Amino acid sequence: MLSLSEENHLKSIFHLSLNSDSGVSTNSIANNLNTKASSVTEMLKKLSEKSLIIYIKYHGAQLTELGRKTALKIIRKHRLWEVFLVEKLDFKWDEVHEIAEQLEHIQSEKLTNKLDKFLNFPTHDPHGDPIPNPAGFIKITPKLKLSDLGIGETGKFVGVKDSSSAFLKYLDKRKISLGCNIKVLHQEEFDQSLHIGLDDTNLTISVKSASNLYITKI
Amino acid sequence: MLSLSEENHLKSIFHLSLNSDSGVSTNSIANNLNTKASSVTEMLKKLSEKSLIIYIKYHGAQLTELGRKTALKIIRKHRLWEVFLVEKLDFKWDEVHEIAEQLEHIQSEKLTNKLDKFLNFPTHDPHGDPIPNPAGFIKITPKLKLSDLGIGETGKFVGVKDSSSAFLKYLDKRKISLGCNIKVLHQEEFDQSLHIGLDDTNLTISVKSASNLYITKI
DNA sequence: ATAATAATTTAGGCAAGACTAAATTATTTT
DNA sequence: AAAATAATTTAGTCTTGCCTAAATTATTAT
Repeated sequence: MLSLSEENHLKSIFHLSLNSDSGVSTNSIANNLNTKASSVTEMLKKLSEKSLIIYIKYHGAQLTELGRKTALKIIRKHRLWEVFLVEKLDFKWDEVHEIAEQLEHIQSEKLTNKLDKFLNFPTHDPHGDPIPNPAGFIKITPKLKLSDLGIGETGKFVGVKDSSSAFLKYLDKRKISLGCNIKVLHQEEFDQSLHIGLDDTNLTISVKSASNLYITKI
Repeated sequence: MLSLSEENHLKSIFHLSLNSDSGVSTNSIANNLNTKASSVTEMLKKLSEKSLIIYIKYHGAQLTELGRKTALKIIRKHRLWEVFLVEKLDFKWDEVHEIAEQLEHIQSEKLTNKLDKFLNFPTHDPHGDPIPNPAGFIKITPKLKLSDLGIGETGKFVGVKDSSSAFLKYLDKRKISLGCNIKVLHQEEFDQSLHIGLDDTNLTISVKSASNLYITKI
């Protein structure tokens, strides 16, 4: 059984390795977990001992197959709990992360699977992220951003890249919610901001926001 | 904020003090938490520093008002989660304790209160124990045991004293479930075992079992 | 290619929470 | 009431997970 800290390091390595093909650096993990590099180094040695990562001194860490499955099982719990909090307890999608960070460490496969069933086997969490299956399997689909669309194209909003509370609240305010269709109408020359069509209304969003919205082309 | 260990010690002191008016002994806590007396001593000092208990060397510990409220807030969470596990996730009443032991430490008042609402403000957990209110208030009612009833008297089964999995499964097997009415028909001379009437059926249970069943007279 | 800089690891400490063994205090027995 | 026993505390260690500062290795700039 893994400690809380071990689980958090694994998760962090998983998330960070999505954005880079090579090993995950010590500093990036430290930064991600709000600890110091020296603390991370020690943990990497430990996780390596347990065959959860491949760790090469001065060259960062990579998850082994076991480590990846382990991380995904934690992420599965996190995302299921998020669905529970939003769907059943009426939390807003910007409020659930911290609580799910605690709940993801609860140990009981039976609980996780019963929760899954109770929620009707959801495929995605409230932010559009896919939920791994009980074995820790997940289908990674390459993600398209709204900013990748050309003028005149339409996409369905399926997830957020940055799920900070601030950004989620911003989306709420603009009434941009998961599942809605967005058409790119026009792009401003001077700041690249996008005019988009959403249901009957039009609005303008910055490139920064547009590159935080995952969409699938329609 | 309290550590996991601090919370567990507080809870333990609360439970143990129900059976004794004076201070709770170091050994009994150690025994209850599966640790050693010396470890408990250190923790008692710490809890005392934090004004959660009154600790007098060699004379055990007693909860302060603050300590009592704090313990009851943890117990509130424990019992609410137990209700959730049984009512919503279809766990059996003998399976929920260990999982609730983990869930009771999740920190979020908002979560606890939303859970309470989702469950429709239950007053008792699956074992018949009362659920404290958000402020950590609980009405302690003196508990009558089935073994306290006289011949011919009838009681409603409202709770268990020993909620070990073994005892709960035993009750399941006998179809003795919370809320049912039990009439004391006869008591054997040689071993004090009780013949009881339950719905249409009669059965015999030991004094030991009878003294583990809480009832209210009808 | 070497010097400067950045990243990482090592060394040495610290706090929390647990333990064992020894010392101290309480309680019980005679 | 003293002796024996039991309960509790103290002293000293250990592990985990974190830290700072110094040393080492990698990377970047010149």
